Amino acid sequence: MLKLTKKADYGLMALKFLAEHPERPALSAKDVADAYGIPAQLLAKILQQLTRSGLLRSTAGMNGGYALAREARSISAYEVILAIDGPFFITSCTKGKTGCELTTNCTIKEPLARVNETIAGVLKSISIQDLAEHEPPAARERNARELVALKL
Amino acid sequence: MLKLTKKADYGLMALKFLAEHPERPALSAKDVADAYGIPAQLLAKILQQLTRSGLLRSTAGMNGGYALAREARSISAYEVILAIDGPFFITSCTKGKTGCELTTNCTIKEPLARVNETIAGVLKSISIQDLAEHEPPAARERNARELVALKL
DNA sequence: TATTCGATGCTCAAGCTGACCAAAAAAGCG
DNA sequence: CGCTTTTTTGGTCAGCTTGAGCATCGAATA
Repeated sequence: MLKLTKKADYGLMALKFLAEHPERPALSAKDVADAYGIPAQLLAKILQQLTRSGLLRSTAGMNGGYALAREARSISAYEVILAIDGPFFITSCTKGKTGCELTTNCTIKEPLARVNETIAGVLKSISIQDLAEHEPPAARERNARELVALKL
Repeated sequence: MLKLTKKADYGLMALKFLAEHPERPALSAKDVADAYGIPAQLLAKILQQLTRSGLLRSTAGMNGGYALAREARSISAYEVILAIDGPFFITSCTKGKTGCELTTNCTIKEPLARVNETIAGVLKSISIQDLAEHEPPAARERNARELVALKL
């Protein structure tokens, strides 16, 4: 449980792949799919979604494909997951502003909401560039600082 | 996405409820279900699972029911979720020791695995007692320390 | 013995995954 | 200039896994 969907996984892989090949002006969905052995049709749809969200820039036609719309350093894993799977919440009943309509005290939400913020904070502190590099020491320190700053 | 199941939610609610009523020797599944308005049959199954995992102690027969097997302070949210939903992993392909069989470099797993550890650490640092108390300031500090100790 | 409660198995619905197909767009070539 | 190729875009649909919920049987105590 608590795992993110395959779509989000594929999306992160694709962005990582794009970040690793900055020399290419654009990579097609098929290129990425072949590189990782993931279903091409599904990946195409994911990339479209990321394009609509403004994370990617698409070029149709020959030698077209997808490219990062921004710097790899400035795109966080949080944005990617958010664009693909929508807003996530730890608690299953945190929908909109209505909150939990369970009768009396659903007080477990309050501590879990803080867990939710923590996860979001961690994901925000991880950039696509961090994924492209292996074992990024800079990211570690940044994450630790970020977490403390969250005042969890 | 990334939300824990209703079962885990219900389980946490039930344990919280039990922790809030230490004067009662045992509370039936129906009592808890009525208190929160959750399906009784489903909750019963969850409580049975928690009993098998050793988190609860059950008493059959009249005036029977469930009680915490240990102190509320010593039961973490992590244990509850683990008992109900099994081991969770952020990455969808982290199954067993085989790891990711996707062709070449599935290097996004490594940073995400660290996120996974962080989440587990946060959940481990939250006890049932913390859920029962509202706005626990002690838990906050403990969490922050725990996170830094994780060396994320 | 009878009531209360826990344990087990089963069915239904929903979301996710993955694939197929057709259409539009843009670049290259004759 | 028009045709072809490559690639994005959009829609639809079947298969499957998983979770949610229900009904029934079994066990223990008064």
